[in-house]
Amino acid sequence: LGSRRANTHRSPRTRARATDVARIANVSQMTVSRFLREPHTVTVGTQRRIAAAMRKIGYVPNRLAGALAANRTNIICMITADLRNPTLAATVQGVCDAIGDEVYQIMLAMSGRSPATEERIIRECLSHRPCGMLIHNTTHTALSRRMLQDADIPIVEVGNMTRNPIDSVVSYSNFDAIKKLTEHLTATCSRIAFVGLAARYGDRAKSRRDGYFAGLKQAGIKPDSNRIIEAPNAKSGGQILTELVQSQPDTDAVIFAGGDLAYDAVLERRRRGWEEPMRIAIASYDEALVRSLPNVLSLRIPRYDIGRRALETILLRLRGSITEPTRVEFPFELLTSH
Amino acid sequence: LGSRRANTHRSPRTRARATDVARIANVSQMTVSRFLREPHTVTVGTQRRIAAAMRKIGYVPNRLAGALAANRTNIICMITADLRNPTLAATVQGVCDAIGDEVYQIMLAMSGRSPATEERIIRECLSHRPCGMLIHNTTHTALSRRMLQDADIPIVEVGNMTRNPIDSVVSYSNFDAIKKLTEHLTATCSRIAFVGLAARYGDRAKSRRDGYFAGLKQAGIKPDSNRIIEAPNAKSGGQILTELVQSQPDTDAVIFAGGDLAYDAVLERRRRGWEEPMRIAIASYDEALVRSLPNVLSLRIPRYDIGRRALETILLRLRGSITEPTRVEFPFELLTSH
DNA sequence: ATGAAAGCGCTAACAT
DNA sequence: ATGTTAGCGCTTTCAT
Repeated sequence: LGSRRANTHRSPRTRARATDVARIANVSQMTVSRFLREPHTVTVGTQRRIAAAMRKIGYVPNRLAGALAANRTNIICMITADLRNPTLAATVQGVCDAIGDEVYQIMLAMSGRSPATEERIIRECLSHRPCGMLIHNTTHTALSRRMLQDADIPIVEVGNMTRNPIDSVVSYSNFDAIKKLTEHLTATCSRIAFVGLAARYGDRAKSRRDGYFAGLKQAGIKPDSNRIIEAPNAKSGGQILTELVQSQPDTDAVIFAGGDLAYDAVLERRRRGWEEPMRIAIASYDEALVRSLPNVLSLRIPRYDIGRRALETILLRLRGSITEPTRVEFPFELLTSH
Repeated sequence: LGSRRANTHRSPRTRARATDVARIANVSQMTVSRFLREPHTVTVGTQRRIAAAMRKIGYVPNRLAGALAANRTNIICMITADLRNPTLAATVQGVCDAIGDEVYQIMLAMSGRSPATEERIIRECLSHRPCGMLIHNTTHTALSRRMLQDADIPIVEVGNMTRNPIDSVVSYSNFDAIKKLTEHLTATCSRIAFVGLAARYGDRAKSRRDGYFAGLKQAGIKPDSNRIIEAPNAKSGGQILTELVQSQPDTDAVIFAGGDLAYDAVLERRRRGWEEPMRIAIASYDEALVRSLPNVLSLRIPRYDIGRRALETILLRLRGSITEPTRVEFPFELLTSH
C-alpha cells in the first residue's frame, strides 16, 4: 500500500486509505474525499483518475473515520424482540425496505426480557452514535429515557400508541384492537375469557386488558375475574383452554392476546373434538400464526407498513422535512377464518 | 460540558467525552479509557470516582473513536433476504441470541434481488469495518468475493454447503434435503413433479434440482421435463398445481422448493376437493409455513441452530480458538403431517 | 476546482 | 497504577 507516515507503534498492514488513492490519482487526499461525497464538484478527468485508482487498490472508504470527523453516522438502530415472532419480523422487514436506495445501515439489537436489559442494549447502541433509533416497545427505565433524550436524535417507538412517548410514535392501538375484537364477540357470546401474557410486556399488556374491559362494558357485560388468565408462556394455549373449559364450563369464547397461544389452543380444540359442534369460540390477537386455521377470529395489523412508516419518520426528521415529534396511528381489520 | 480545546471551526455542542469524565474524576483521560476496558487495572477509589463522574454527566463512550484508534470494531454484519420468510428470520434470531453477553452488535442488511445489489451492500457493510460477516447466500460476484477476502475478517456463508466457500460455511445440504424428500416420495409415487423458484437463488436452486434428479435416479425413475417447472413467484403454488393436474393428469406428487409455494398449493388442493380421495401428494421444502396443514411432507431444518452456530464460528475465530476455515453441516428431518 | 491545516474522541506504546 | 505522546482516516474550514 505504499509508504506511511513514520509510525513505529502500529502494525504496518492496514487497508487502503484515501491517501493511497490520492497518490495514485495524483491529487490531494481532500479531493478523493470530495469525489466520494460530491462527485460533481470535481472535474471529469479527476473523477476518472480517482475512480481508476480506487478500483486498482480495492479501496473501501472507512466510515468510522468519516463519521468521527463529521460527527454523524448513517446507522439507525432497531431494538426489537424475537424475530421468530412473525409480527416482529414483518416490522423489521418494513424498516429495512423503507431505506430504499438511501445509504443507511440498520443495527439490530434484541431488547431481552426486561427493561434493565433494554437499558444496557440502548447504551451499547448509542455508543455507536446512531443518527436515529427505532424501538419496538414503549416501556423503558428512567435512565433509558434520559439517554435517548440526551442522544438528540430522532426516536420512534413502535408497538403501542403510548401516551408518554420519548419522541415519535408509529403504531396501532392495542386498546382499540382488543376492544373491537371483544365487541365483535359480544354479538354472539356473553361469557368471554381473556388470556394475556405476563405483564413483562409493560403498557402493551395493560392496554390489551383495558381494551377487553372496555369491549365488555360496551355490551353491558360485567367482567368475571375467573375468566381473566395470565399465561405462563407463549406455548400454553392448549392447556389453558382445557383448564378453562373444565373450571368455567359455561365460557363461550376466549381471547388470546398472543398468536402462539391462540394457535396452540385451536389445535387443542380440534384434538378434543370441541369443534363439531363448536363448543367455544377462539379469538387471536394476531392473524399471522392462525391464518390457515379454521374458525378463528383475529386481527390483521399492518406490521410491515408500520415498520416502513417508522423508518420514513426517521428519514423525514433527518432531512429536516419535519422538525416535531409525530404520532401515526395505523388501522387494523377484523378477520374471520372459516 | 465544560471547556474544549480551542476550536473555532466546530459547533460547540457535542456529547460528553472521556476528557470531561477525567476532569471531574481528577484523573487523566487515559485512566478513564482504561477503566472502561480493564476496570481491574485501576484502583478501587479511582474506579468509584470515575463511575460517579460518568453517571453525573451521562457519559456514553464513543465507539467510533475507539474503533478507529484500535483498528477494530465490535460490529458483525449479517446479510440476508426477506425476514417475512420465517426460515430466514429464525436464522437471524439464532445469530442474535448467540451473542449472549458479549459486546457485539449486528448490522443487518438485505441482499436484494441480485448479486450486483449484494455487491453494493457488501461494500457498504465493509465500510463500517466489521469484525466478522455472515451471509445467507453462497453465490456472489467476483468483486464481492475479492472485497470479502481483502477485508481479512472471518466470513461465514449460510444457506448451502457450497463447494467453493469464501471462508467458513455453516449450513445443511440443499442437495441432500431434496434428495431425501424425493426418495421418500418414490416409495409411494412415481410421477413426481418438481417446482423450483427462478434461478436467481444461484447455487441453491441448482442444488435442489440436482437433489431431485438424484432422488429419482435412486429409484430408477427417469426425469420428465414436463414435470419440472419454474415458478414465476412465491405465491403461484395454487395456480401451478392446477395447471399441472390439467396438463399432466397422471402426476401423483409435487415437490415445491419453497414453503410459500407449497402453502398456497395445499390450500388450492383443498378448495378443489382433491384431498378426498387424495389426488396428488404435496411436499414442501420447509415446514415453517405448512406445519399446520394436513397431508404435507416437509423438511425440518434447524434454522435457528444454524444461525447460532454461524455466529459462534465467528466468535471462535475472533478469539483465536480456531484459525482455519470450518465447515459445519447440520442434519434435517423429514416431517409428515396428518 | 483543488489544497493545507486542524482536529473528531478515542487507543497503543512508551514513560514514570 | 497512572500519565504523556502520537496517531487512527477521515471532514470541516479556510486559503488559493
